[in-house]
Amino acid sequence: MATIVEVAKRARASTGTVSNVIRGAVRVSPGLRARVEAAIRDLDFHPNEIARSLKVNQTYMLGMVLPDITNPFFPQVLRGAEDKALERGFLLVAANTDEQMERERRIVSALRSRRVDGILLVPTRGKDVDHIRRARESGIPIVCLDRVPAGMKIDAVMLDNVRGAQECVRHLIRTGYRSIAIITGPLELGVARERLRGYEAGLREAGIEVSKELILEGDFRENSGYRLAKELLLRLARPSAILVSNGVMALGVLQAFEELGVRCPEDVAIANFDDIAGDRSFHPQLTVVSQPGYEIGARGATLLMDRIEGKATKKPSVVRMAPTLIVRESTRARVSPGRTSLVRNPGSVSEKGHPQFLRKE
Amino acid sequence: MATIVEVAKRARASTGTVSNVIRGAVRVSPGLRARVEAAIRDLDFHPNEIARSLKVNQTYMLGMVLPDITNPFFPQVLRGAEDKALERGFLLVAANTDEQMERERRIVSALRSRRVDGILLVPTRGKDVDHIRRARESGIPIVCLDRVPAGMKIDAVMLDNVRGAQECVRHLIRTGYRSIAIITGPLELGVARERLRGYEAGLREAGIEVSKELILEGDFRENSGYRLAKELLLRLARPSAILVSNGVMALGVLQAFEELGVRCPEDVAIANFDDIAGDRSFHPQLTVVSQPGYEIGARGATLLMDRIEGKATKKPSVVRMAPTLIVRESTRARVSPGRTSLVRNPGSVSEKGHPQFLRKE
DNA sequence: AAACACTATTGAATCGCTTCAAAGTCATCG
DNA sequence: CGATGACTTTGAAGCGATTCAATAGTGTTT
Repeated sequence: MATIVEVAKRARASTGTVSNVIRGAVRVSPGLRARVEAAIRDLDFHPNEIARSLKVNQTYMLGMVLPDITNPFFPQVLRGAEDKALERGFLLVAANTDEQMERERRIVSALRSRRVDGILLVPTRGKDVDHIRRARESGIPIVCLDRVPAGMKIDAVMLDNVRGAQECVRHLIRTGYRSIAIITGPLELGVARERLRGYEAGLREAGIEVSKELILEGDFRENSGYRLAKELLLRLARPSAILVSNGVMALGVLQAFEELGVRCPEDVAIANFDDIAGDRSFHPQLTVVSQPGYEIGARGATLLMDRIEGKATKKPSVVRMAPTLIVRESTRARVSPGRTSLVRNPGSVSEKGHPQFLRKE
Repeated sequence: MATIVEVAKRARASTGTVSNVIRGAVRVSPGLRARVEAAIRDLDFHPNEIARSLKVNQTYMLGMVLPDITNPFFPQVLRGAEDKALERGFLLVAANTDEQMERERRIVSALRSRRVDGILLVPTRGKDVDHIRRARESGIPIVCLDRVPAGMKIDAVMLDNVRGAQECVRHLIRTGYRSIAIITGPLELGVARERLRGYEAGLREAGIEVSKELILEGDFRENSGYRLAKELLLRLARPSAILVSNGVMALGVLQAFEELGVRCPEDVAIANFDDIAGDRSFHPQLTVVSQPGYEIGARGATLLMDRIEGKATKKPSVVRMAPTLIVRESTRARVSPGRTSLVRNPGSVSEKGHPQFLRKE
């Protein structure tokens, strides 16, 4: 692949001039500029960004570290980040941690070696955050997405989880449900605790007392949803609704419903975080607290690049994104068992549902 | 961030020795090695991979260019590629083209500038493949995934589309369907043509003649599925089954069914490419030709890295991956309208379906 | 024509590694 | 004891850009 020296030679110019033409910062006379541009075209010259990076100490690459791109929430985050990055000339190095600390450590280390200009990180659970601390000390800006590492003051863009859960509970109560259970995520995770907090707040504001019995701790994986839902459904006193703290567990919950022949929402209602199947063919259509994945990624990338370019305030900023409650049939009102209209929530959280088509039964 | 010179100074060694310790290629006496390692630890030294890349002319980065990571097929491909890449010390630079040629060109150019060692490419449709040709001429290995650019001899890993469609049609016929329509992808795309070819072969081998009326050309997007399905369903002579050439269009097809009150599979059966919702809550559960996304990514990455390391045969190799036919309820046999068991296909293509739970109706 | 003020262009030094010829060490042997 | 040979270790050159002090070129003014 051609180098700047070859281009310079062919254009009868110096390497400095070629560089000036490429970067466009310094004025170059039209004639020379034309010669250089011709040479670049003729040689299909692509400036060696590696050499440039070494010299200017900037790579225009961002690391994107996430648990598993296969989880449908993260592609959106990635897209949001990438679109913003591309606009400003950055490329994304993406890597999956599989929620394994060791893998996260290796990846962060590799990214540091490769001198990415900054890292977008969805931290793995665990209190071992030393590699993150060290990376920051070395001067790499890091913006956390969706979660924050245990006990760390750091830039982050995340969902307003408390609000999401609270609005959801509020909707359930208004729709007529009172005995509402929650399947939480692992409570060592901030997200999980926040959602629980919102759930409790939602109950309290309606004057319903929070019962330990109705709080079951899951681990954000399908199987725990399945297991805990089964436990709930087999009780003598079944709750009338279940709030599930993420989408994957909701799948497990649905399976439990099927196996036990429990109908949703006729017997027990379901609402969950994450819009796991935002199309009309999912059955039953789930009422969900949806996260604006794209925006989270976009905001995160923007914040990160601002930091890189030094044009952001000094202290860590935590951005809380508004959740969207999407009301669908899994929390239909029980009062009139016939065809029902959506219960509209006039609160600040917007609601939108796909049009409800007639279902043949 | 510390450099190798600082490490050398602190360890009272030369830069050459430090390099030897890091790379482990040359023997270093235990004492010195220990000093160097201590210095590395103390300084939290991460060798500047950029400088190394410049010198050794290798970056250990692979480009991964795909249309849209938001399409649930691609995250799997990415994972497959990443896992293999990480094993061999490579990182992935991921970028989405949104099926826009211009964006693909920009991305490929950016990747070349950044001197990635190779590119995994899901090419955008279109006959303008000059940037790909030039990239290859410049010496960058490229492996195409899922598709191949128009009229190009190039390494590729893709689905055996003909076989997938053929096996699917065979299954439909065996289950009792005869009047089978197909909604194809854009026929300028090889994938789309191959699936059509398989469909035709499947009909012919059963002695059913191929009718132009039953072949509708879509564009792989949801709306075309919707539109074409509607057209089919409103005909006087409805087909009894529809083969949909990808998952996104299938969503549109389902919407048409709902709107027109057509039941699946009672009125018309559906089968499609891509396992868009591989869980039990999708309604109706779709019979699909599933692509091994993870394996496609993994094989692609392996092939690419073999090329990079020069340990692959010279001529372009096209790997065809076997599709998996997953039989679910959208193609249930119509013979006995009551509860039916799955029709098992003893052919070479494996079938697996999720257990069928009782559906309350 | 000389002096001056610009602007345009040049080219050597530099970024942080790797590499390899050359120099240094050390035990062994004649 | 000096020579030999087998390892170790050193340090300068070079990868391909950018940058900036120095130089060349151009036009204006006196």
